[in-house]
Amino acid sequence: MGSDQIIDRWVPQFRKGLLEFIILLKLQQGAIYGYELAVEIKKLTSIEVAEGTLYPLLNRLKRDCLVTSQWQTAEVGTPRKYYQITPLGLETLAKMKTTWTQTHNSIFNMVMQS
Amino acid sequence: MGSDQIIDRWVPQFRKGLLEFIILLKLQQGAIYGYELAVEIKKLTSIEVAEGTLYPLLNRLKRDCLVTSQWQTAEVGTPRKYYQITPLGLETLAKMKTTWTQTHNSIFNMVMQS
DNA sequence: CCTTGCTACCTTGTATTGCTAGGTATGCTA
DNA sequence: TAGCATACCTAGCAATACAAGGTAGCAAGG
Repeated sequence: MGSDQIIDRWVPQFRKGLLEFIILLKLQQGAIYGYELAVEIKKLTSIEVAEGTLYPLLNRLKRDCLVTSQWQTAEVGTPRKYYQITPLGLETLAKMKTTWTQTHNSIFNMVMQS
Repeated sequence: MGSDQIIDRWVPQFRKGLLEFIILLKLQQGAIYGYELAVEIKKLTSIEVAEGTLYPLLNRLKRDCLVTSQWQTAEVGTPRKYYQITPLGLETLAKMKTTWTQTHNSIFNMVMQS
């Protein structure tokens, strides 16, 4: 097996957990609906989020009260469900930022030593 | 549920995949045995790797030919299984570094905007 | 001598979760 | 009116982190 196949299997694992972090970061900048979120994440991070990943994840965040959502209907177009970050979500996001920064620094040091 | 509990559940998810990366980074610096690897990872990154996580993961890396291993017995002490990184492992590690760097940059930009 | 604790390896079973593959529905455009 | 894009959702599969438990060697203290 070549390293490309190995990487293809590794990348989704690498993203696990990271996705929650990225979604909360994006939500911090304002309310957004699911489909647009996937497009934005792809644009910002080159990460393609499958819808089968995104919607269950958003529901998990909602279950844990990190986000809220409500339907928004317009005269034209299909209804959209907009998500907002909650105070608990902001608090959690702050801790994630700390964890992320610490882990990055550790790994960065290891990368530099090589 | 408080944000601390949420973080406690998030951190293991966040580490997924990252662990493989960290192990390969460490192996790049020289051969090492499992138990010492866990101690080193904790020292370097504050990540406590359970043995039930580490040994299956090392076997996965071996199955995929990213590392090799051999037993080393001494006159005293229990035998140790030393792991070395392979050329394929080094190749894979290089690609992981690229992915890591790109993802970090994207996230860093999002963190900065907030 | 024998219990405790540390080193050092391993396996089984459970819970979580990303993703594939499918479904529903609306509206625009050729 | 057919095709495509938008927009939401779910069921089931596969991968995997971890808790819990097991084996074994060795050192120190009672």
